[in-house]
Amino acid sequence: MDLEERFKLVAGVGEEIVTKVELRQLLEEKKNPIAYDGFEPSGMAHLPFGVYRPLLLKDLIKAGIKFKIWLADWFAWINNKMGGDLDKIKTTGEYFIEVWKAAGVPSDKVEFLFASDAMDSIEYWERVVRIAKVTTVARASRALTIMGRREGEMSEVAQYFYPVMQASDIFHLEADITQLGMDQRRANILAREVGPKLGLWKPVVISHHMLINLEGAIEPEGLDEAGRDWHMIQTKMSKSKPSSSIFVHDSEDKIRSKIMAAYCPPKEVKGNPLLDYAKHIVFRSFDAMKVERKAKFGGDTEFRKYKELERSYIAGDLHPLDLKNAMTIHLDKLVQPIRKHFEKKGSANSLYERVKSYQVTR
RNA sequence: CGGGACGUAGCUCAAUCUGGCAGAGCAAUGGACUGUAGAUCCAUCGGUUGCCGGUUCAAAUCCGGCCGUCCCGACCA
Repeated sequence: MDLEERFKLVAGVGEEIVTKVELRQLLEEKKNPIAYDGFEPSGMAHLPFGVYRPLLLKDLIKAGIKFKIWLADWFAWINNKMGGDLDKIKTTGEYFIEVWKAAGVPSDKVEFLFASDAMDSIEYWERVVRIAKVTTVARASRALTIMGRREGEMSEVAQYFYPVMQASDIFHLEADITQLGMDQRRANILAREVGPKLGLWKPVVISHHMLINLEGAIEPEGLDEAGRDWHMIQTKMSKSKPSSSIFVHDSEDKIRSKIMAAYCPPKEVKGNPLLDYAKHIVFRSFDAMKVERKAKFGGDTEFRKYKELERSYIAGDLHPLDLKNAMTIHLDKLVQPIRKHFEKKGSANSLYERVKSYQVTR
């Protein structure tokens, strides 16, 4: 595969890339650069995690990227997920790995690592202190949005460790690329700032799109950058809001009823969750999207590209209800293999039942 | 260590001073209107008032204890 093709694949997963020039250079220099994404093990797997993340991963692997999955159990602990119970968090981490395997992530091409296994490393903590020493409190505070919490929820000193530790992870994992969601960009940018100060490298930051929740995302006018960031975090599909998220364990009926209740104004693209999933999930997975509808509503049709679908929707040729019906079928098709994997009696099922029994805390 | 404020519905809060049916907004649910949703009307649901004890005919309210949360403690303002 030539450089241009690899660049296209890798750049294609990013909504924002800092910077494209550096990315091209990196791909030129290294055949198998290391990229990573980190997850706080908490809650049940939803579309962004179980379906979207693996789709992006497929392209990265194709381009020769060596990918590391960082199961950030200590971070979930700091962030008071799962009631701050590290044992529950670790079990949830095991469940996460199982979800990915069920989603078809090749376990020989991806490395799964638990943060807790690195926490007895003196080098790790030395780097944390060194990063902390070149980071002001104000700078760290600005990065705290990565934890997805409101100001009033940020009162523990441990929470200030979080961004500094996350920056340290990047160097611990020897990541050339940080490939996390847009909500995590501030920690990654922090790593770019401190890297050179510590005689380390500047990772290329490739941030992927955040899928919006079923309630939609109407952005208020006149937000500044911080306001837009916060709005994006507020309106992303979140595991802690079950009614506005689709999970990989949801039955087809459940998916249908959730989609039926979803925000979907006619002819409107902005903040429309169904077009969002169509663009980022369906057209990444299928060559075309079929829409079945009665003859009086125009009869069956098919879209080969997202842009075609969008044009038709804006023009009012595609009715929201027909879009919803088609999306139900397509999303169910993607969720089904994962759902079935966990329904079969066995170790995956008992792991799932165990995590399900845990009380979900945001 | 010392001082202060607070704890009421899923969330934000009112009622506490002066004891007398525990309430509002938002959220949720259901209907009307829509070939979806939203918006808008209409309706419904929602509570061990942090816990234990005391006073009283009567306690969210007063008293005691416990648990929990938050703020303050050089100077300036």
